[in-house]
Amino acid sequence: MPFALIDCNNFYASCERVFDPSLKNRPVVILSNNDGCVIARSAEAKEAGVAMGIPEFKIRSLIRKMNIAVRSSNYALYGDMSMRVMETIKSITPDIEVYSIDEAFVKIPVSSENETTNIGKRIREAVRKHTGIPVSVGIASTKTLAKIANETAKKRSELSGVLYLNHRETVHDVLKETAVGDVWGVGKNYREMLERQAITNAYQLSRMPDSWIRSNMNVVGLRTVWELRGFSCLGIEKGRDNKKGILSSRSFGFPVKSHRNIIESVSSFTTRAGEKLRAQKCVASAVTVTLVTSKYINPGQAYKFGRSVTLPNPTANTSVLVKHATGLASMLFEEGRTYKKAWVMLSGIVPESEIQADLFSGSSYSGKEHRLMESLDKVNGKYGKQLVRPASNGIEQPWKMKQQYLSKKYTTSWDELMRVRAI
DNA sequence: TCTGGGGTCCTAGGACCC
DNA sequence: TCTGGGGTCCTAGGACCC
Repeated sequence: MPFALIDCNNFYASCERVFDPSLKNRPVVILSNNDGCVIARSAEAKEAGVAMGIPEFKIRSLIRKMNIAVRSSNYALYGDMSMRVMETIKSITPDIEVYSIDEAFVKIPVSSENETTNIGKRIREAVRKHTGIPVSVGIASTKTLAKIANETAKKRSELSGVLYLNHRETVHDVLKETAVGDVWGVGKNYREMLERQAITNAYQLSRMPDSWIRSNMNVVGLRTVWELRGFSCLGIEKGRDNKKGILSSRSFGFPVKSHRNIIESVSSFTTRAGEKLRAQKCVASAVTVTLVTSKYINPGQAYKFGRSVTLPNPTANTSVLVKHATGLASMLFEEGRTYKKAWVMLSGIVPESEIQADLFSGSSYSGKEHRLMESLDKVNGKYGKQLVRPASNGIEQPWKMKQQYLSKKYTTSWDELMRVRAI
């Protein structure tokens, strides 16, 4: 049974276009949180020479010259559009793994070659019709090959967005045209290592002996190579298990030097992490706080300062988490440093139902705390994020990130629905 | 001046246990 | 004087993904 990978084309840019048709045929870029660097580009923006990941300040003149539209990232909008795309796919092929916000793997029930390609076409048309988002579909015998088929479908316009990579010779031809660094699972470091061995395309990689791959790229690399050869090693993963670590972090909107702002932001990120933790009905046993200064000012010098604490009792109580996190932040804080960012990470995550009561202190995450947190989440769910929050999070929160070019929450907020006028 | 925010898995090495 | 071997757990670090 072949795998298909459905991938939204330039997803964030496409989402912005659905609700703002003036962006059609115009180069569009989406900036990261804090409007720092480019994380998505329309096809026109790619052609105009905007590189992925480039800082916004480096392309200001290009933005003016090419009349590029700029948007801050609007995750409320993209998340909601993603859900609609996934629901549409599921209605055609229910055996689905939602791999990321803009990609899904599905299993295609066995049938003739023509029928398989047709399912791909049907998915593409349905998603376009229901959501306005263009997608490409790559189909092959393994997930890694389906990824490559998808890339090829995107590149070759004559395929109109769907490619079933089926026959052995075709697979080999496509692998020969695929740069080794474009293989799923080969990042920058492996690419450089492979190129030093004169392995430059996916076909060459697929012909390397197992033992060599095993010792140079470990078992993960070996799976990749087998998948390139057509042996499926990775299946559809449904409903991923709970997260093993929960991270909440943001860059600051301006360089932070004061102890107070550090404490406020760490307190606020911890609150957010606590919400995520409770959303998956878990408790955490450890908290790590990291304060980050600029790595560009003194290259080579330490710029991250982190510290962890193991909690006496695993908990999901925001107050307890905040107390420990801000304690760590105070220890890490040093007068005179200029901070750019802070992280709060919760780890040692276990389901609420598996907490062992502490025989001696009797102070594990109790029923009372649990009910308090539940009410808190309910109120915030109803009246807006963090309406009720620890005072230590601060009121004005001057360190908050910048989002200068934010579009509206067209699909998730009654106040920001699109207005349509008949003429 | 200005450089994202999440995650995953694997490996090596140390501590500790019997 | 001799100084094992097998196992687990934890952490740090490195690779990768979108």
